[in-house]
Amino acid sequence: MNNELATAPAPRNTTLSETIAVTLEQAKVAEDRAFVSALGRGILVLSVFEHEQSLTHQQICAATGLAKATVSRLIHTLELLDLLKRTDDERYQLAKSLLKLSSSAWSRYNLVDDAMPLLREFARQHQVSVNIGTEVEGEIRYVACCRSPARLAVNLSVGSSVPIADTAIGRAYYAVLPQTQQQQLISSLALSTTLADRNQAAEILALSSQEYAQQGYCLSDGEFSPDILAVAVPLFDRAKGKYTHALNASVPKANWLAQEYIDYIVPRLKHLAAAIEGL
Amino acid sequence: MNNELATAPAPRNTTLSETIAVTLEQAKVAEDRAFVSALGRGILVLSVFEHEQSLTHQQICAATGLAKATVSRLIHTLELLDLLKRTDDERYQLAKSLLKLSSSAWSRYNLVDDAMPLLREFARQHQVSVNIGTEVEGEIRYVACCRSPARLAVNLSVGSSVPIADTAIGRAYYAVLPQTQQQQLISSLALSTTLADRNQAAEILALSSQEYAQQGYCLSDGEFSPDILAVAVPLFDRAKGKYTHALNASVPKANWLAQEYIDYIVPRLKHLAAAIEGL
DNA sequence: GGCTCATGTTCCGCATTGCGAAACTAAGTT
DNA sequence: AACTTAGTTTCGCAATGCGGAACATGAGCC
Repeated sequence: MNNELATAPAPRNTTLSETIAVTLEQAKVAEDRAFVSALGRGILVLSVFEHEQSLTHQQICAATGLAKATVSRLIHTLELLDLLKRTDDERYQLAKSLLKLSSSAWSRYNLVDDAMPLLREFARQHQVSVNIGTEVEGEIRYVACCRSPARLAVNLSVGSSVPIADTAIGRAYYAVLPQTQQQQLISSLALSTTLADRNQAAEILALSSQEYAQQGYCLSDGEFSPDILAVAVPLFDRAKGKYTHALNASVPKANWLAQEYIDYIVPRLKHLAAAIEGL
Repeated sequence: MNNELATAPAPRNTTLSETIAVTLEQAKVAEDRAFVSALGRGILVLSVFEHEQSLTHQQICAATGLAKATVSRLIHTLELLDLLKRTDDERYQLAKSLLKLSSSAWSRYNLVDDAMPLLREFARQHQVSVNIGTEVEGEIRYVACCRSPARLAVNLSVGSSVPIADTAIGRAYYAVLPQTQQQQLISSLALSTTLADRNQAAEILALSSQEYAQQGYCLSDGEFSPDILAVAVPLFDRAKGKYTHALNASVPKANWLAQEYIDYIVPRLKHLAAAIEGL
């Protein structure tokens, strides 16, 4: 894993407050008469809480670059709107109404929709099939698929389900589950034809989890379908605050040596995962 | 269930946009110089999406009571901030940045914290013990407790776990789970000493779920602890968009006849649940 | 093609609003 | 008591945001 792409820091996600500050700046220099800057500033204040549970007045000033008095007024306003509340110790944190405000957005939120263009590009560029899946009833169900032109023997598409213990995507999904959920999943595993024994499946998953911990990816080298070589990584949904999906990249075994494929694709797949996670 | 409290509509949760509109109004009449109304108006625009996936310009005008031109400007601003985006069909919906804005609030969100004052008041007023619990490893773990002065024999507190099939709170929790999760739960049930057989537990839970469907509450009349009479209802977490907890109210069996207790407490308990759910 | 109605954007003068320097208050610290 | 540090309030002024009205745009209709 001495690969540049892999060890490079995840693509720096500029913070929300930064992008908002830039937007404000742009609107100002463009003399955008239609831009309501007071609103922008208020949002800017909220945005500095993106990665902070609570902040003092002063910290807000520093983070936003706004004048003290301005921040006082904005805080006052946001407090009345129940978007911000002061804690006992003279700090502020985001309040209830922000949850209500955004709840309908969350309910519609879906990591997959926005990932599709990235998947397509990835499939095209590297000539692999990429898929996103999540666990449904003891299997991994594909929720997004992108086949490469170099087609695989198996015919999987959105809605298809594959076993968990036999596939890279299933193993990656399993590897990052909290332990209690791992156990639950084991007990509700849909056993495949090739892996009919629950204990055996559990063993394999334990092993692949270990591999994941060490290497940062999971592999299936012909175990599910004899012609397919696949690697997979889990996908963290920052919205939900947990791993919810997994992402694989597969090729016909005929075309690649396993190790070469791994060396080539894994860092790039991780990169893709980071990009998807970054919205 | 011919009780006023029970059949009354759930305590009308005024919509967010209504409360914000009121806040704006108040700030205006109070001549609150420190209230930044442009910010308030912008938030007002966002708030009308609370129960709507998408709205047209016109609908926003109508819902907010703002002038067309004003709404145009606010929309423009919110769009630049990526809080609002226009769909293909000339409508608007909440956009990504709102998710980011609120994600730290969500991560801290906890239905229980805010419920405590309500629990205390309820316990005091009706002389019952009330508790909120959720499933952890096949049991119900209490996450909020409020004992009445009339103390029960058993000594449960935050962190205590009780079995699922034997208790009102467990049954209520189970009753509203989606079917697939019910099955999972059954298979991971921590079996109690009194209910050592998984199938038997499943039967009881099926029965109590039916009762819940009909009556809207679950009962445990001495089944867990011979001295305790308890009823429970599930708690919907509107933040998460699903049932996440259950709420019970229990008294010493010595003090009440079961039916009288039910008639008295159930409507009130439902009222309490609605209040807690309403944040 | 012209007419109309319905929706949304742009213009523009004006009053309001929100800005921010500075004064002020409050609470530690030395 | 003098100094810091943190935050609120004041206040005059300019920029801001408001909204009526005029202007686009487009769909439906005769």
